[in-house]
Amino acid sequence: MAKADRVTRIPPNLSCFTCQSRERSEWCALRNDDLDLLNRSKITVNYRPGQNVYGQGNPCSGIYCIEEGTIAIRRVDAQGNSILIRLAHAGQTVGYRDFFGGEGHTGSAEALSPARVCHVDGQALRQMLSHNPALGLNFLTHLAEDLDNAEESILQNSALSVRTRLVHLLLTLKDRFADATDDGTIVLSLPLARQDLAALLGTRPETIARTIHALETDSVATFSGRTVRIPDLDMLLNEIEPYI
Amino acid sequence: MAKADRVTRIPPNLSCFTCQSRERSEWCALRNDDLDLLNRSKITVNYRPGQNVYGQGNPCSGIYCIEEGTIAIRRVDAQGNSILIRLAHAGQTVGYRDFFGGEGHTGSAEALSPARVCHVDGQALRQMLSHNPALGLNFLTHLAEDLDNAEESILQNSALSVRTRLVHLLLTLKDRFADATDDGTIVLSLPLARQDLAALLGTRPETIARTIHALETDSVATFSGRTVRIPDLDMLLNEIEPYI
DNA sequence: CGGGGGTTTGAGTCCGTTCAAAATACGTGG
DNA sequence: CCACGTATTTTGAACGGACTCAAACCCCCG
Repeated sequence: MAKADRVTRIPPNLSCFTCQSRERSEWCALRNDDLDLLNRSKITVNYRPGQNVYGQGNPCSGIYCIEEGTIAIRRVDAQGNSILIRLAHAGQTVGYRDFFGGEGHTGSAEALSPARVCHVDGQALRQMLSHNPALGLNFLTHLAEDLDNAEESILQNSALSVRTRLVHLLLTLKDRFADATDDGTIVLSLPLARQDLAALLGTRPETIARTIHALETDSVATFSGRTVRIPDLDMLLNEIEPYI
Repeated sequence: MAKADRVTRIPPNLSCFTCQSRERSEWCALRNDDLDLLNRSKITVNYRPGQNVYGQGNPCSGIYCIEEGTIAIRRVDAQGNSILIRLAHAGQTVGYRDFFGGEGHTGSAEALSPARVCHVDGQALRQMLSHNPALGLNFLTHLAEDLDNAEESILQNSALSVRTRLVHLLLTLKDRFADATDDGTIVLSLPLARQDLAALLGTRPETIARTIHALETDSVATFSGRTVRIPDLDMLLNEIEPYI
């Protein structure tokens, strides 16, 4: 069925040895044999926007390195409420939490932009972990950061308004999606639909629309499609000034 | 100053070798030399209810094993909003997330009941981790669970009412704090004040009081002080039936 | 040109918050 | 053991932010 036309398998010519992201990722702990094992036990796949890298509830067969693109990790509850847990970008790894949790994927991973993702086989990963403590420690560090972020979200969601949280989010997204700026204006080209912004803040699309409208009224930011224009960064910063 | 009367240091007669909790904790990966190192590099301290095991922002000098009692992990933001991230019980370890994150303690740990806690020195821990991959993997598993729980909380906080979340919480607490029950009634003796219940759900004490009142009106549960009586478990389960 | 999903807008409602005051529980010292 | 001062909890009233439901709108794509 559809697997063949849903994704594009890449011949294994892309080597972990020369991967630009490796030195900045968990895998920097690997040398020689382990690196070779990593290289042999990975499969690289191309995804188009909207395609799923894995689905919630699926068994977890390994972890995924993002070589290019942006991936959204979503989580759906029993009533169908969906939130966007986090965004992951080139050089980052996803699915490792589920791998270590050992209960299958607790969320789904969807490509938001065209993406190239390497799947690392769980068996091989286990082997590397078993005799390379530094690799495990690297994952521990990442997991600790993720947990920190998750707790920060819990705190923000219960204490801050949607408007404040949206401004926070824009500030975060700025670091990754800001385009070159000729005048002082900052321009963001986001891979996110309104629904995604809503899911990221744990609110509804209608509320996002209203909040965006309010920000535009106050000339804090203007939205057109997935492009956000921030004429004056200071105004944005003033929004959250009491909350730093 | 007060340190001496705030806590009670225990002579090192309590051995990790004979610790009841060890086999059910991360430390089950340790053998011989490592176990001996653990035993030598720990300090055991008694805490009274309300005392802090560590404070938010403090440098992280190691991790803490709870030998007895219940510990609350709290987190405060810039405006002073405080939430209770999680409860930790005998046999569990706290502070390891902060240890691996490497930026000091992201929250505070407070004894809710009389507690005995072993502090494991970070230097020794690093040593054990460096040559015992299984220990790191055990921490990874725990961290993965914590992250799963945190994300579950995010989802629940944005989708479920306070009443539903409180019922959820009671059901969770039941597993640990249910007393023996002569008739069908379930009795919980919680170490939690109303404020703690509120902080645990990310809401206000007033809202908790009102919600409790509503539950009592509907004969789902009765609260008196820190004791909760659940006359009919099915009624409690019916509350969350649509949300399983 | 006609779907169709996503987005926006409107109106109304509800849940939870805020602020304030009263009531209760708690610990301490006399 | 009781009285007192303090902290916590409860109750009330009013407000407000976000949600729901519904309709209109828009834009993209076929």
